[in-house]
Amino acid sequence: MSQSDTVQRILDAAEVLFAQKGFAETSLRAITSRAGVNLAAVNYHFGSKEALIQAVFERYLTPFCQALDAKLEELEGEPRSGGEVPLEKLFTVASRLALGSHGDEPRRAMIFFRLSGQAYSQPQDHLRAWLREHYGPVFRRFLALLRRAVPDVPPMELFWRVHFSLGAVIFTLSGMESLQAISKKDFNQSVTAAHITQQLLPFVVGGIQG
Amino acid sequence: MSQSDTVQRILDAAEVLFAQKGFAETSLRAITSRAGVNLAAVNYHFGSKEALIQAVFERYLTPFCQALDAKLEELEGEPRSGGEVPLEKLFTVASRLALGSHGDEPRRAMIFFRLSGQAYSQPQDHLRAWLREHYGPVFRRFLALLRRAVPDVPPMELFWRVHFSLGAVIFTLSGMESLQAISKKDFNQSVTAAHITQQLLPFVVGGIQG
DNA sequence: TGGGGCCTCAAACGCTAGTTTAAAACGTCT
DNA sequence: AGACGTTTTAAACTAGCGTTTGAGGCCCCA
Repeated sequence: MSQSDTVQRILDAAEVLFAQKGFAETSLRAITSRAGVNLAAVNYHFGSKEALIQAVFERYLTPFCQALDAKLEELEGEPRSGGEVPLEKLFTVASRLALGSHGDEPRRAMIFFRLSGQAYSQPQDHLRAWLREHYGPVFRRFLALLRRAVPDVPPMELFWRVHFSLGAVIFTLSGMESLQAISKKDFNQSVTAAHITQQLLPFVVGGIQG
Repeated sequence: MSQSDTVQRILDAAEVLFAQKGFAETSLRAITSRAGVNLAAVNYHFGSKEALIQAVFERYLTPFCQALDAKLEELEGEPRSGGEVPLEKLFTVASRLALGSHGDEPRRAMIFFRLSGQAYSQPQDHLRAWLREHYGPVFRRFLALLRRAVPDVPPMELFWRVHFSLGAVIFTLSGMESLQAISKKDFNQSVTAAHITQQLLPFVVGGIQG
């Protein structure tokens, strides 16, 4: 086992288990057992369970936010006939990066959306505060572009609509397993993350424009 | 203390604490302590913590769903020029019942939305399954009326859009405390549940119609 | 070869959780 | 008043949690 392969194995196991069962309901013993490492390894390498949770988010979010930031900068730089970056473009860019920026299958994206949903429904906001602190700037940059894309929507209303959209996205994707079952039963059609995004996009765009 | 006043006191305390801190993070000791009853009372009256959680939902949902069902039946019965019950009407009815059917302040509604958010983000679906089993019929009745209100939206797309809307509602209202703080800071304007609903309605109606 | 960092390991610690127990208190009948 | 079913009580129990410990293994460099 190479130097701190252990760290990656723990992160892999934690990612899946947290998504499956939640933070509080997933024990370090379950994680280390799945990872095939010793129980004490978590506290040795990460310091605490809380720090492990943050590390899981960090491993996913940092590349994504860097990619998004770069892409937004690129969009801002482009000279554009007709003024600002259109609304659809902003969301397609973000969703494409979220689904495919990691090379591997979008299964990881689904896992991560489940994690996000749990991060946001988690009552104590240590995690939310940490996320805001670390990844707030990219979010604000995105929001600024959004504001310029729909200048006729009052800021206050835009603020709310963005949160409604966020809710629709996270809630839906974090509950995808149950929804898959229902959808299969009612419409005899299985569902992929890409498929949902396709349905989601017009809903969000329409909702934001009002 | 009259016969099983205890039960109500436990339910009151559990409702608030579950909403504040989540199911897993709220101990029976915290609940019974707040309720001013003995620890063993929960297991005596409800059998288990899981059963207590269900009882909390039951106390809120049963009156609400009965009221909604009655109201929907009334709407179905009304002769109506121009065909079906309009979309806005359906949502205003539902939201008014959710916010005000309990006589007391809409604070309880907010509490309950937080609970719903946690029920849906909870990974194991014991609770979701139980909710579906007990309150599925009303939901399906609502959905049927919805389908007739927007006959031009394909059922598959409507299915997804309803879930998107549900996500927007639950996610937003369950995270209201944090959102209140942000909103107050950015717009110097405090927020009520009624206010959010007012913003939510056009978003949902627009999103569903596409 | 032997010492020193980095890592792993089994075991234990302290704590809190949900649940159970058995005795005590209560209220309601005859 | 006394007996009986219901409810409350304090205390204990079992189980699992996150974390800590100290001994041991590993590898690289002197």
